Amino acid sequence: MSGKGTEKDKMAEIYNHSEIEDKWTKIWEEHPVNTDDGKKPKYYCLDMFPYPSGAGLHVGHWRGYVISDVWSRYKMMNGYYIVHPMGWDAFGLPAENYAIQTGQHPRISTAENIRNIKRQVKQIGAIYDWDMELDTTDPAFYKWSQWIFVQLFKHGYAYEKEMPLNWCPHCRAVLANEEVVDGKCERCHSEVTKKNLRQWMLKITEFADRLLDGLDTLDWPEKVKKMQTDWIGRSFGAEVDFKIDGRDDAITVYTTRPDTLYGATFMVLAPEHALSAGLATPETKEAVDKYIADSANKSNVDRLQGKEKTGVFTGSYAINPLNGAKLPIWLSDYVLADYGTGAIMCVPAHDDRDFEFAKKFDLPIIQVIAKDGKEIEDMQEAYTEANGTMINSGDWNGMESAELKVKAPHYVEEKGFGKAKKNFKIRDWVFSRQRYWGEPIPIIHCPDCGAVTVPEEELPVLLPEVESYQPTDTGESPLAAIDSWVNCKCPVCGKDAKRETNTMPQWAGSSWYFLRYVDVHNDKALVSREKADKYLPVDMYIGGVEHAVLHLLYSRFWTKFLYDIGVVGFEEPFLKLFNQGMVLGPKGVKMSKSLGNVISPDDMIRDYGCDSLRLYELFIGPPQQDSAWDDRGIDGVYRFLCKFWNLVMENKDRDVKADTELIRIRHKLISTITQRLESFSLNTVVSGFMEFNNSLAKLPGVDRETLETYVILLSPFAPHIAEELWQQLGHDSSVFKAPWPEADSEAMKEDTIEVPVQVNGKVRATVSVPAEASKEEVLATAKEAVKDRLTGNLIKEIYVSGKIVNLVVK
RNA sequence: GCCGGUGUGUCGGAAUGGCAGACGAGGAGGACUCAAAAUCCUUUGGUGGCAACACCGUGUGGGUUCAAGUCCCACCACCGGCACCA
Repeated sequence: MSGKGTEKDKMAEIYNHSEIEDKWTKIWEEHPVNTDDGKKPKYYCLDMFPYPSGAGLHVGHWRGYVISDVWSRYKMMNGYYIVHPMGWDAFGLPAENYAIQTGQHPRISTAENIRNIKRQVKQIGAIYDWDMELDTTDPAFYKWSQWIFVQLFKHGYAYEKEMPLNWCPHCRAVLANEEVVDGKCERCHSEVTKKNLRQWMLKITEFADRLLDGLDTLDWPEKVKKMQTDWIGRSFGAEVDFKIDGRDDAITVYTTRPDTLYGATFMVLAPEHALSAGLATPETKEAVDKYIADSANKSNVDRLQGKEKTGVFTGSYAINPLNGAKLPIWLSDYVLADYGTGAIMCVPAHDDRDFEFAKKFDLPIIQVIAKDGKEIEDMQEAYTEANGTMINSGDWNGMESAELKVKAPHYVEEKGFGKAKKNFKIRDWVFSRQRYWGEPIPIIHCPDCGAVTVPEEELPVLLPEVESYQPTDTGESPLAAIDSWVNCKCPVCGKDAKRETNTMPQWAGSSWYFLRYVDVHNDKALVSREKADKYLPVDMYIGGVEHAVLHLLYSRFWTKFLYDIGVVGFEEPFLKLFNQGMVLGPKGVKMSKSLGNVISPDDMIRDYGCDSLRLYELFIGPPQQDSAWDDRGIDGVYRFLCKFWNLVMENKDRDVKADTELIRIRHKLISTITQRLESFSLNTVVSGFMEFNNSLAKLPGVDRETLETYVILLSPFAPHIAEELWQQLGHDSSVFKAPWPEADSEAMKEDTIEVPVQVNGKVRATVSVPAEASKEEVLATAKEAVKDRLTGNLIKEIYVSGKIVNLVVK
């Protein structure tokens, strides 16, 4: 019974994470630590905003948010005001599909999901500024998504086009090229088919050069830059006209290798090419028509790689403009209709695909670049490098291929049978979706005026209530069924007109949301130029690599457009990008609901607390690398926090004097943590803290300044415990108002150093020498320590200052 | 096929060309406990040895170097991206 009191007292002293975290969550809500005094420089640290799904967050989502919060707090303690917002990317298919399943309006389920996810996000303990919160489905937000569309339309960057589109029969939706993976729907993995539909397109291709060249200015992972570069796919070459034999018209081909023009031995057109059917002769007509029809029915998958090449001879010939050679014209589906001109000249000696086709159909092969200075006998594969001297090439003979490759387009242009040309792989952005849960496209179709934009003062065009969200088999949006909404007057001529019923793709809101955060309540502009100039662009953007191409490319495109029309004063929205790795399930497999291996942060927080989870998210592995969750791993960081707590509590009221050793440890801690933080090696920051904790715990006592330094350094990582201990150390103001400590390199210097001594590369002894000892002194001590082993001739003595001695004996 | 990335104990991982395996997890042994949990201490790459110690060891094979996980060459495996773009 007498033990009860002492036990209770003991309880009050041990680390009680939930009490501490609740306490500081409340205090920080009333007194935010990140404030804008108008004088501090800004630092914009952005998280990729989440889609508020019903499943909520798992520990993988947390990782990026923890990294960005640590970085934000560190910057904050270095004197910046941090723009650190959070919002919800809430339009899109999953909410709509969920609505269809449950009969619940997506607005209801979305609001519910946002509520839950916001609760979870708040548990991270991040310094998010909730006054900036936004939701892409809020009319006050999507008004400006629509406004941007109107501007794009007015500048000629939005247009309608009837085109065969990727159609997912299961989702009953048109998919962007970006949403088709291996010929299958990215979302439901059904086989994607083609369907002819009228679509809204955005001319991202007009920005292709700028999107490519802008990458050079960005501090992004090389991998992501490469992916965007490949996606944009710029190439330089020439368009060359080949007259059709016996006719007046010509076939224009695109080639990046006009240097090999003399090596062309046949031509291939895509089956869809406008001239294809007309090139057939009476003898070949049947075969040609059949080939064209078969190709039209083939799915994308069948036309892809791996399959043996097919083709049909049209019976017609083209004339090589350089030497008058007659080249048979073939059709084959290995030539893509929508790239270049849909027709190619074939140089089998110097192109793998042409070589394969020539071998299969027994077509001639003419080598025009000498490999290793000679003509290849019995060629087994194409020589594709532009490296060698030209042969069999008329007056080009003797020229260097590499040089000619650059000059040939201009040569062709001078001769008048073609022109220099650059091409891109990137296509215009299919911007309409035939679904309900998206921003209505602010266009009115008038029988007389055509497509006209909704006047800006009438924005937003509100998404109307609808009986059924079901997508239709015809590919029409569910909005088309609401007559009262569809029928309207033309804003130009006043006649009866109809609203556009397509909605925007999910990418719309995320393409510009980062601009809105800094002026989220503005109802006059999407962002005031003043605030844009003050707080934008984003200095650090943190999120998964899965958005390497689409989201990041679309955002850059819209930012460049908004720059052109003067809304913002910069062309690139995200100066630095960091891709955090995924958190995988316990066995290294991706977390998924169906596998039942999803780890919920809610459970972790209950058992270990926010600070432990934050530390473990960092400790789990290098931040840019995928890491497998280990349930027991979090015990380690939790134990560390308990020891840290005990260390500070046990020493805080003792009057310990710091000796040089303690001062050295303190400055080493500052130096190590700061360096590792700056280089984003966050996992080793945590292990660094553990190491220092272990060495401090071995000392008889720890002085106050070291304790305070320690608490400050740990605060960006484990904010709650740090703030509590800061208060326990007697401070009235927040630890986050404390400046980031600076390491003193003088104080870090050791008096004596341990130097390992190697003989022939193997460590045989370790000697203690004064830090200031000369090379000669160290070597003398070293030789003495290993004298038994220095039996032969000492042929080399190496001393790397402060590091190692190596004595080479023969 | 092309382009990236990765490869280190039982596991996650650490290491400006300078003592490989920090730190954590797990294991083993011990202390405390009637017992368990928690906590604390010791130990923990492999092989041989009672031991001091010796040898081997960072995917494989070569090379450069006094010294290589780290640099160079050739390969292998796994993961990711692109995929007939002329």
